[in-house]
Parts: sequence; structure tokens; C-alpha cells
Amino acid sequence: MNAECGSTIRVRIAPSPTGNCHVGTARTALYNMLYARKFGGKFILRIDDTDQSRSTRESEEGVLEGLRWLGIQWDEGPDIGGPYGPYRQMERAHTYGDAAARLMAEGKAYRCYCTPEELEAERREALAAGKPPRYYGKCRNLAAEERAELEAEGRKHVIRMRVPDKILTFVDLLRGHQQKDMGERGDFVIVKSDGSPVYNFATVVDEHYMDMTHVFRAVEHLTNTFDQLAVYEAMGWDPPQFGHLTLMLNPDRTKISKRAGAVYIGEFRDMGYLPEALVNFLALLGWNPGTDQEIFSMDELVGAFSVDTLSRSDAVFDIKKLDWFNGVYIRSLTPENLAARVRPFMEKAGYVIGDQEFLERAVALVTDRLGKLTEAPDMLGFLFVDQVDLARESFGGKAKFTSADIVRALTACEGALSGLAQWTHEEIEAALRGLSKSLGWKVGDLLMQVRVAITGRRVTPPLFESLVLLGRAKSLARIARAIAALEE
RNA sequence: GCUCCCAUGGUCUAGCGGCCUAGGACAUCGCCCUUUCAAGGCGGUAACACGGGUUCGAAUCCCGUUGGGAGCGCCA
Repeated sequence: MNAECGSTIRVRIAPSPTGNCHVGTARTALYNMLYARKFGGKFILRIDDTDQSRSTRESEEGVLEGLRWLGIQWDEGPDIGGPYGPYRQMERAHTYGDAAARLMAEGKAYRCYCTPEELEAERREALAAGKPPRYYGKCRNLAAEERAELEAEGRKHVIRMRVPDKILTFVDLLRGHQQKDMGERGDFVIVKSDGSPVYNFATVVDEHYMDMTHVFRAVEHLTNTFDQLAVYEAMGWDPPQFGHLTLMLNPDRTKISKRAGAVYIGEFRDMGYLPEALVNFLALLGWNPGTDQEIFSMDELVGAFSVDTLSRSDAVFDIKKLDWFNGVYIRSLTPENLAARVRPFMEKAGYVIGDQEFLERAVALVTDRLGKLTEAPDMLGFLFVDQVDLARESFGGKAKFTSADIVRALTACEGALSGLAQWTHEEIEAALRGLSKSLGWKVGDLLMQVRVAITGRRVTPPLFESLVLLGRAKSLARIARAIAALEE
């Protein structure tokens, strides 16, 4: 039943269980969910596992995990059930069998005994003759005796649709009127020789029995739609409305692939991206709100979503823009929240995070500097180790400052800092600034020496805050150690 | 080969016949801020694929060309 009839909108995502959640799948799922939420409909997750060789329960879980991490929630699915179950194609096998049997009984489908080799030969001949490579109907009108004979030979058969010689049309929600002359289309297989349904057939049966009203999927399915329409027509069912979404592309404008970078949701998680950033980025890759707003929470996306502003041309996946979104979202996080997200990355890098509050104070120093969570261990590591590696070059400016210069400066700093009444940002800053003046050093130059002494590097979180966090004892010990190292 | 889809800066896009000397964002460049690096602020460079029409007027409509993509499977 279509939406025009007033019934509830039902949309779906139907991934095949490939083990990982592909970004393309994720974006399509997102759009479908947004559409359902926007119009008070239901968003269904169905597992398209008719290709048994590639399907396992673990490979299904990988897909669900990716979607869940992104915050994509379904109203019905294999994990939570629902009134239209089961939600795995293999568990609905009988429905395809019944549908195929009906088409056979009505003469709208027939058994084909051609072997893959014979079909391959036919295809090659057609191509060589400049004709379209398709099935030319060898088994279309087999007599009963011929069939019996072939079966006696022990031949297996598939079931093919008797494709009508007519023009099929539909109105695509994004691209308008579409049509195709099916006279050019050979009879296609709907049931494989092992009895399992082919995608184009199973999907129609599922869409029908699950009462889908709208099908939003990638453009690669646009041409398939006509085959599916033929099935709907043969079954006497009303098709849902279709909308064919754009593809995501590699920087070289080929279809997005592993080769050019990350494509699985889990990879983005491991690279330190925030799910809300990825969702925001994906949403804007192929859709626009019609305004200049760039940052959207999931709720805002629901509110702003519209089929009219879904784009029709493919979009390059620009990781630089994702990075920007990620930074924006990181900066919007509270220290507590950021710390919770950073923690696993710190631990994975081998740092032992004892005190939660300390971690929170640490991440607060780098909130503005963090592009990805994976950068945190590198930036904050010095706060979680006993001592840091020092390299003479890091202190810098060999021509400008000799090691002796630096030793003198650091010694002065050590003296000034050890004499502070309180180990606070204000006192430390006042002491060091005062020292730079009396020593005749530029503030930046002097602070750089302290910076390197306590962190081992030249690019770090703000110095005064870092010293406060490190504590007086550790800070002074590191300065002393740096002096000793430079004196060697 | 056949069928179909798409076409605004490097990237994502706004634009749906005059409001366009084409707007926003990312990236990039410069300046400011500044204890490093960021973040932030300000400013700059940069696009209507090409050729025909239609029209008083075209980025916007039509046709063709080119380019890119998809499909033509017992993959989904």
C-alpha cells in the first residue's frame, strides 16, 4: 500500500551480511531512518542473505554494530523482531518458494535447464554478433516431453521470469519519470538451481509482505528496478515508491572503495572519528538542508530532512571535510564526555589512566587541538609517563642558543619555579615571564626550552596548564634532567 | 555493444529565466591574535564541461557533443 493511501510509511535498509558496515550502507540507512522519523513512519532493518556462501551470524553482527554505533536505530529487525518478521531472507525462504510456484502455475515463469557453460557461450556469441548479451529464451517453450528428458539427464534447473514484451515505467522520487522497453530484456532468473531466490525476486517478495511504502537505495539499483517491476506486475502487487540515491566516490571519482581509504564504519571509529561527526558529514554528502546550516544533530536532521533536496549527482567522499566536522564536534564536548571517548585510545596506546578527573583536566587542554581522538595519546602522553625522551635538536636554535645558553636558562627557570609559594598557573606564568625579561630572552624562546624539557617536544598543549597538571615535583625533576642531559 | 543516470570553484553544494559583477562550507593562501600547535577573527585565489538553439533575457528550458557513473549475473 502506498503512502498516498494514507497508511503508515514503512522504509528499510536491507544490507547483505558482509561482516562490516559500509559507509554507503550507513548513509542509505541514515536517509531512510530520517525519512521514517520525519513522517512518523517505521524504519525496518532486513538482512538480505540469499547468497548463503557469504552469510554468517557474525558477519551480520558486524553490520548491525556499525549502524548502532552511528546512532541509527530501527523499529523492526532481526535482533529486536517486529510484526513483519522474520527479518532475515533465509528465514523467509518459503515465501519466495510460494511466490515462484504461483508464477509457474500461472505460466509467468518457467524452468530453464541451461547450464552455466551454455549460457556463457550464448552470451559470448551475442556479444561477438554485436547483440546485447542476454538470455534468448531457449527453454521458454519447452514441451513436457523435452522437460522430462532433460530432467532424466539429471539436469538441474533454475526458474526464469517470462518477461513481458512491453514498456515498464515508474516515477523515481529523485529523478522523475523512468521507463524501459522490456522487449530488450531477456527472461531473468528468479530462483537459483539450489532453490534459493535471486535478489531481484526476493526483494520484491519481501517489500510486498513487509508492506514497504518507499524504497530509497543507491542508483546502482535503478536499472534493476524494471526487473522488479516486472515481478510486481506478474504477482499482481502494487510496487512501493522508489528513490535512487547517489553514490559516494573516491577522490578519483571512481566508486568508493577500500583502495582509496577507509570505507567501513569500524575503521572510522578506530581512526578516532566521532559518530555524530560522521553522521553529520554523511548526511550532507548527497543531501542539503536548503539553508547555510552545516552542523546538525540527529534530531535536527530529522527536522530538516527532505526528499526534494536529495542530490542527483554522485559525491566525492572528502575526508578533509569529515576532519573538520570531527573537530567541531570534539570542541562541543564537555571535558567529561571527551575524556570518556579519549580513554580507550589512551589505553590502547599503553598509557595507564588512573584518575578520571586528571584525564578530564588533561583533555581540556587539547580540546581545541584535537582533530581525531587518535591524536590524544600523542599530545597527552607526557602527562602519563615518568619521564620523556629528550633530543638536543628539540631544544632548537643551535645557532641562536648554545647548549650552555639553554642550561643557564633552564637553571634559572628551575630556581624560579622551585621558589614559588603556590604551584598555580598565575604564579608559574608570572615567574617565567619575569624571568624572560631579566634573562633577556624572548618569552616564546624561553618557554620553548621549558616546554621541551618537560614534554620532549616542541608542539604541546599550553605550557602553564601542563606544568600545573604535571605537578611541581615532576616538572622540576624533568627540568633538572634536561639540564643534566644538555651538560653532557 | 545496448539501455539508463549524472554534469556549478580542488571538494560538498545553493541557484529551479531577469534578484548572479554566481552565494555558503571544507580545503588552500595572506593577515590578526598568540608561550608552541591549534582554535578563533578578518581578507584573498578559485566554478556555471563544450557547441547549437528557444527567449527581450539562460548557470537555469530544449537538442547534440564530450566526460564520468550504473546496469545488461544461478552478486546483492
